[in-house]
Amino acid sequence: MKRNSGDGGGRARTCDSCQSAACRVYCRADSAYLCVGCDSCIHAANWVASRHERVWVCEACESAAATITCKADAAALCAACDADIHSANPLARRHHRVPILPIPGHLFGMSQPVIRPVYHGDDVSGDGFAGEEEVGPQVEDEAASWLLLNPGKSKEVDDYLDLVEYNSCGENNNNNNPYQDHHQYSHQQKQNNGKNDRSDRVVPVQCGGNEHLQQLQQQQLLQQQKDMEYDGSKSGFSYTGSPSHSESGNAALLFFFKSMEHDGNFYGYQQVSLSPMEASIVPDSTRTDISKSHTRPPRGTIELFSGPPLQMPHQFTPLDREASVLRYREKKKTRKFQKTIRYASRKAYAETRPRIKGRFAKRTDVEFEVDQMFNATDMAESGYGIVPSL
DNA sequence: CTATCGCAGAATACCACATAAAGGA
DNA sequence: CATCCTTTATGTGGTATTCTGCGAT
Repeated sequence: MKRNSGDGGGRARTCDSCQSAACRVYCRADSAYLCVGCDSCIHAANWVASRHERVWVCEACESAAATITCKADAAALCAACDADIHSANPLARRHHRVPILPIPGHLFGMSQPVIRPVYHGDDVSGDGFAGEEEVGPQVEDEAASWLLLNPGKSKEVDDYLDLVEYNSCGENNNNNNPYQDHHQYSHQQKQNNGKNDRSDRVVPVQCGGNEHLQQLQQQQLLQQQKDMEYDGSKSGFSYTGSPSHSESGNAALLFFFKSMEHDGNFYGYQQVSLSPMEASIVPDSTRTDISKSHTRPPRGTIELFSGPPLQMPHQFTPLDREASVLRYREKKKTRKFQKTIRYASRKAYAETRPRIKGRFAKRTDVEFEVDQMFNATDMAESGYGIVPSL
C-alpha cells in the first residue's frame, strides 16, 4: 500500500490479530481492530463471540472506529473524518448522517456498508464537455439509472459479475480471505493478458473443479459481457479503468462517457482521467455504484476495487435518490478532463531533464554544471528559486 | 462462418531524480 | 516538544512497446 501523501491522512491500521491485513472492523468488546478474515474467524467461533458489538472502521482514514454513517455517501466515518469531509462545502453539509449501527452477525452476507477503497479529493475532475450541458429528463434518467440500481438490475449485474459463484469460491478457499482472492484474481488476470492468451479470465482459477464447466462459464460470461457493454452504451454511460502509472501504482481511472446513442448512432465519446487524488473526499457511492454495475474493468482497475465480494446497495429512499442525483449533477458541472499537475516543481524538472528516447536519462557532469549555471542565472534574474509546489 | 492479417488508436512501461513525508536520533 | 538527519515513496513527461478493436481478405 502506498503511503498517503499530502493531506490525505495516515496509514491504514493493521489488524490487531494477524498484524498483516488492513483492519476493517472494530470490536468494542475486545477493543480490537480486525480484518475481515480475523473477524470471521474470531466472531464466528461461538455464539457469545458472535454477539460482540462491532462497527466498521472509518472508510476515509481507515484507522479509527466509525461513529456515523453518511447516507448520501453510503460511507462509515469516524468523528474526525466526518467533521473534515462534511465541512468541505455546502453540499456536503447537507448530507444526511446517522449514528452508525453495530454490525450484526458476521461480515459475509452483510448488506451494508460496502467495504471499498476510499478516494480523497473532490470527485472526477476535469471538463471534457464543451460548455454547459442541458440537464433534460434523459440525462436525469441516465443519472438515476446508474445511481440507483433497482433490485431487478442488481440481479442482472450479480449474474453478470458472477458474484454468487465468485463469493462461494472465496468461501471455499482455504484462506477464507476475499481480499486475497480478489487480489489473486487480478494478478492472474495480469498474467493472462499476454498476446497469446487474450481470454480474460473472469472465473478465478482457484475455484478448481471441472475444467469444462469453467469453459462454459467463461463463454457465458463473455456473452453477458458483450450484452452488458451494449446496454451500457445505450444508456450513454460506460466506463473502463486503468492505472495511469503502473510503476507508482497510482491507479487512475479512465472513464469513458460515451455520448448518448441517437438514431442508433454513437456520437463519439469523451474520456475522463481520474486519479485517486482527484477523486472525491467524500466516499462516493455514485462511483461505487458505477464500479459495481458496469462491465468488468480491465486489468489494473480491479486492484483498485479489490475488496470483499461486492454487495449491491440495499434500499434507496426518495431522499437518497434526490441526493444522489443532485451530487451527480454537481459533479457533472465541475468535471475537469485535463490532467492535473500536483507538483509544478516536478513538472518543471521533468521538462528540463535530459531524455533518451523519451526516457529520463542520467545527467552528465557537463549537463549538471550547465543546469546549475542556468539555475543561478534564473534566480538572479527573477529572484525566484525552485518552482513552488502546488 | 471462421481464421488470419494489418492497421490505428489507446494503454502502458520505462527512465532519473527532486521532493514530500515519515521515522529515528 | 522541537529540530535535524536519513530513508522511502511519489510524481513528473516523452517515447517505445504492447494491447485491443475492427475491417478486409
